[in-house]
Amino acid sequence: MYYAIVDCDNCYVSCERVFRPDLKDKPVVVLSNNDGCVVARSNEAKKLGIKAGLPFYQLAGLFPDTKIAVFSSNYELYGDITGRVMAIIRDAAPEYFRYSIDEAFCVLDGMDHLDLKKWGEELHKKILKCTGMPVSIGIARTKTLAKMASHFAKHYPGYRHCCIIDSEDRRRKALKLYPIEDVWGIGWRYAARLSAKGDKTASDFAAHTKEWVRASFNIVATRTWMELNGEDCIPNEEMAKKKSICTSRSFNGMVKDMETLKTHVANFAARCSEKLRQQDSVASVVGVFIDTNRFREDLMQYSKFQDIRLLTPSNSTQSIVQAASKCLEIIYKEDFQYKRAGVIVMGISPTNGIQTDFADYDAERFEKIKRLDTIIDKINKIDGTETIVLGSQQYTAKDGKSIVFSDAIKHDFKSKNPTTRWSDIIVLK
DNA sequence: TCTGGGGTCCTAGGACCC
DNA sequence: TCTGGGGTCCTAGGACCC
Repeated sequence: MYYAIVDCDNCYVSCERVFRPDLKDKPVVVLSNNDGCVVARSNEAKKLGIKAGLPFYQLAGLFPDTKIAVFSSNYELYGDITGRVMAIIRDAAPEYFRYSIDEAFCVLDGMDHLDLKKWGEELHKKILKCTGMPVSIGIARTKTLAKMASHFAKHYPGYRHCCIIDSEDRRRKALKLYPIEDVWGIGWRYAARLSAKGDKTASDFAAHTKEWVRASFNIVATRTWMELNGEDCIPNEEMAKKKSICTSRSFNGMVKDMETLKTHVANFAARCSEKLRQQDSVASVVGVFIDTNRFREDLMQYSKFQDIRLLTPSNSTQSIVQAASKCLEIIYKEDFQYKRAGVIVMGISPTNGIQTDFADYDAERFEKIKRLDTIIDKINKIDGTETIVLGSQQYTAKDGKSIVFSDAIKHDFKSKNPTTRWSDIIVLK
């Protein structure tokens, strides 16, 4: 039995290029929220030496003579395009699970007799043709080896976007060519420790005894070692279900006053409840954290987290916002300048089978709130996010008008949403 | 002025109980 | 007074991923 990993190439950049074919072969970067720093780069941008995480304000200074296309992040667009990619993968594989916004693992059960290399090449072609997204595919007997294969597929055109490790000989060769720091599961700290011991490649690491790895690191690194040696031991379920959902942002500038902070937190809480409803689940714990600016060593630092348990697990915007607001009141302190805040919902379970707290439960009210949330979700889906928000989610702008969250954050280079918003569809004449 | 966001798991140590 | 060991639960911190 084999696994395949399908990985979108430079995902956000490729999404932007779908509607900007003129940017093919040009340096392109996508920025984080508030246009803070670089989070995605085209191959050309990588070649220039633009590092991931580079603060945007330093970019122009570092490359004064180079034309670089810059986009603010547009998660609505990326979510829509990658969703289409996933739909094609679902049809092509007997079983699959999404691992991140731009990756999916396929379990190729019952396909050993097929030409899997060809299967991968065809899948790449189909995804590119139907969505415009280029992907790299790696196939092997373990997930860690499949990840390794996908790197080879990405970096060597000879593989035609799909690399398969299907023999002992190929496995050994691949391990020898693969730098230790690129192994899935070996981060920079472990890589530094191994490197200091003389381990330069995946092959060096795989050559240790299992006992040595267990004693030197932990159970997780030991599993990586086993996977590199061909033993499939990362269970599929481990990647399936989410146990917490978080919405957090850094602010554009600092926030001191409780009112603004509360409005931000209300927005994050509302997003969390939307995400819960999307996956048809409820949460039993709501938490809030607030942070000052860690880069400003000259200022007083404060960072705190607080959570509370809901009487009845819920996904209603109203109750999650209310709970988050309570948490904030507990941890908020005056005299600090806040840079970041977030809402986390935990204790997630499916919507059906909610254990209701008897004293708290009012069937009629419960149904009303549910209907209201459903309708608001529908409207926001058709007419764009934040068409309808709670009063507590609205900010007062300088001119006294009410504005919503997405207008309160900086995104000077944002593309349109022709695949998700009616008003952004380009009409051909 | 500006320096991301969203997740998971493991481990060690403390509190508390018997 | 001193000294014990085992079990469980919780938390903080550290590591990893994209």
